[in-house]
Formats: sequence, structure tokens, C-alpha cells
Amino acid sequence: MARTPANVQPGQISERIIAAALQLFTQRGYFSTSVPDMARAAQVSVGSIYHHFKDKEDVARALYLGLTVGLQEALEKIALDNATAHDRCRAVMTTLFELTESNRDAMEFMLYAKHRDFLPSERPVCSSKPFETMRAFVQSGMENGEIRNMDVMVATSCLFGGAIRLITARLDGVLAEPLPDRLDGVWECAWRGVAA
Amino acid sequence: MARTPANVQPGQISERIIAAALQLFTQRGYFSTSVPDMARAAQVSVGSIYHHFKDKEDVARALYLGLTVGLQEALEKIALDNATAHDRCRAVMTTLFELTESNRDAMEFMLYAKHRDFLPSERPVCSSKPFETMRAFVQSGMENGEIRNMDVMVATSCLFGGAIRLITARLDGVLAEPLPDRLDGVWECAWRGVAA
DNA sequence: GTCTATATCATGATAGAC
DNA sequence: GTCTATCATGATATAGAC
Repeated sequence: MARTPANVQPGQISERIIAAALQLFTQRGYFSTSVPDMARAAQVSVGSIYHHFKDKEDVARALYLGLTVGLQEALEKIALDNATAHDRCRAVMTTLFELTESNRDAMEFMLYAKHRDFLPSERPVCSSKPFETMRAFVQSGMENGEIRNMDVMVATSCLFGGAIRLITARLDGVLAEPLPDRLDGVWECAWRGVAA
Repeated sequence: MARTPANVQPGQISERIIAAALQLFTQRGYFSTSVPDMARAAQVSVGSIYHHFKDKEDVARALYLGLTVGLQEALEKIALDNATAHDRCRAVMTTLFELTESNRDAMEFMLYAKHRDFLPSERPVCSSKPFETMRAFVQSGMENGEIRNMDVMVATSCLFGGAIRLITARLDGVLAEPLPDRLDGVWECAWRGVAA
């Protein structure tokens, strides 16, 4: 996940712009961030931004796609490294918690980008590729008897809903302790809920 | 909860403005809604809006407060009508599902208002009065032995996280069936997870 | 209290030099 | 490819009649 998305060459101007945009969008908000603001933060000119991206929204879209692609790659690695649905889902929760702590802006942007009035054409996170993969993990666990038989969407929501809620609490500053401290507790609740 | 908040007199202009704002904010987004748009939708003049509210953000704040007050009243009624933490929390989930179906805009606005770049000074939903009340329900259940002993924030997140995730799926159009159809399934998962 | 018309301002996007 | 300077647009908020 730390890997740079394929559409962005490391060290290039586009990357600086995207990094600056992430910071500004999460701190001040998308609509309170002007293009000159982004130029200043990325130490680039306004013209450069419009040379590399179609418009302001295009920057947000590239940012969103880059982040979801990175998360998707992490999930695919998890699928390779873990055999059971139990282990895979626990690894997912661990990764989400660690990502929140190591890159708070990225997690916040991914969780709320769709609901922040811009990116109207993008699919919401919970129907995006990463969430599809998480549903697939749950589905396979249901087929091999690890997870009780029920609606897959319900099972996935219940299995990860608590963790996501805790992540938002952490992002909102309501939870003081680092998320990994709560991992065992949340996982036990979540797995008890769906385990066969 | 259907009751009109105390700060808004029924049938008055303020109420029409707030109702129109809710619809426009959720459909087009806060920043894509101009004050003339709101005036047109509420069939009021621009000057009238600025007479009743300080500015555009003030309308959003009144809307947010009105909705959370309504929800809080519903929760207090639940506390009166139900004795055990089990029954109270199940009633909360039922109410949230029904509210989503009956007033989709209201639920969407409450869930995402804080994260939509406006209302910067408001506390996020999960630290607002309604969520405090839900945590209190869980806390009491922990004290009388209905719920396993653990961090209250973790327990509350796990108990309601699945339901909230399903609500967002429904709001995003990912879930086709009405939420009440899934109530039993979600509740069973949620309660299994935290029950003593 | 409500309205129309308007001043003021900031933004997104572009043109054109280098 | 990168920059500075500029334009055109559309918004918020207000002034002042009724």
C-alpha cells in the first residue's frame, strides 16, 4: 500500500500536487481550498496544475483513485498471505487501523470523499473495489463454514462496521488511544457476531 | 421525533427555508446550493433568508441542531418505554432503520453534515448528544451484566457499527431492500458480539 | 417582515511569454 | 513543461423600497 500508484511517477510534479491536495482537502476542505492554495503548498505554479490535471476535481479524482488502488493492493497481498476467512478479515482490520494511524489524511479522504459534494460520478467507497474484496473474503468464509449463513452484505457490515465506527471516532478526535490498542477487543466482538 | 424542534414554529417561513435547505443540501450538496436556489425552493426571497438566519452556514447549523434534537427526543422516549439495555438498543436500531426509510435526507444529513466541510465548529455526530445516550444505554447494560465487560466505546461501536454501515449502503443505493427487512439479521450479529 | 436589485469579492480557468 | 498575469463567472451578503 505504501507503493506509489501506477499513474503517478515518484518525485514528479503530479505527485507533489496530489500530496499537497490530500493535506489541504482534509484540513481545510475541498471547497475552501483554492487552486492557488494548492500551487503554493506543492511549490508549483497554477499553470502547472492545469497542465497536469484537467481541473480541480480531476486532482481529487486522481487522489481518490490512487488511494483506493493502494488499499486494493494491500488487500490482495492479504489474500495471498492468509488462507482462512478469519485470518484474512483480521488482517484487514489490522491494516485499516494501522493505515489510520500512519496516514490519517488518507483514511479520512477515502472514507468521506464520496460524501463531500465533489466526485459526484465516483462510486461510494462501500461499492468500490476494496469493499468488494472484503465482501469476497466474507463470502468464502460462509461457503467453507467459518461464518454463519446469512446475507453477505449484512455479515460484512457487521464484521467491519464496529472497526470503521471506531476509526471515525479516532479521526474525529473522540478516541484518544491509538486504534491498535483496541484491535483485540473490536475483533473479538466482530468475530463473535458472525462466527458459525 | 416527528415533533418540530422548539426553535422552529410550524408553518413559519424559517421552517420552509430549513426544509428546502435539507432537500437541496442532500441532493446537490451544500456548496453547489446557492442562496437564491434556497429562496426559490422555499418560495421565499433572498432577503427573507438573511432576515431569519445570519448566513448560509447558519441555516445548515439550525438544520443540524433540529435533526439531532429530534433524534435525541426519540432516544429519550426509548429509554422510558424499555427497561433492559437489550430492548433499548434494539429499539434504537429499529428507529434508525425506520428513520432512514421515512426520511432519507435527514439521516444522510445527520451522518455526513460534520464531514462535508461546512459546520466546522459543530461536534461530530459520534460525540453528539444522541451518541452519548446510546453509549449510556450500553454502559448500563454492562453494569447489570447484560453486556460483557469491555471498553464502552468499543462495545457501542460494535453494537451499532454494523447497522450504521448498512444504513450508508442503503443511502448510497448499494442495498436494494428496505432496511427493516435486514433488522433481525443485523441485530442478531450485533448482540452476539457484545452479549455476556 | 418581505421583497428586488446590486455591490463586492473570490474563485476557476486561460492566454501567452519563456 | 513551467510560469505570471488576467479574465469571466457566479457567489455571498447588503441596501433600501414597500
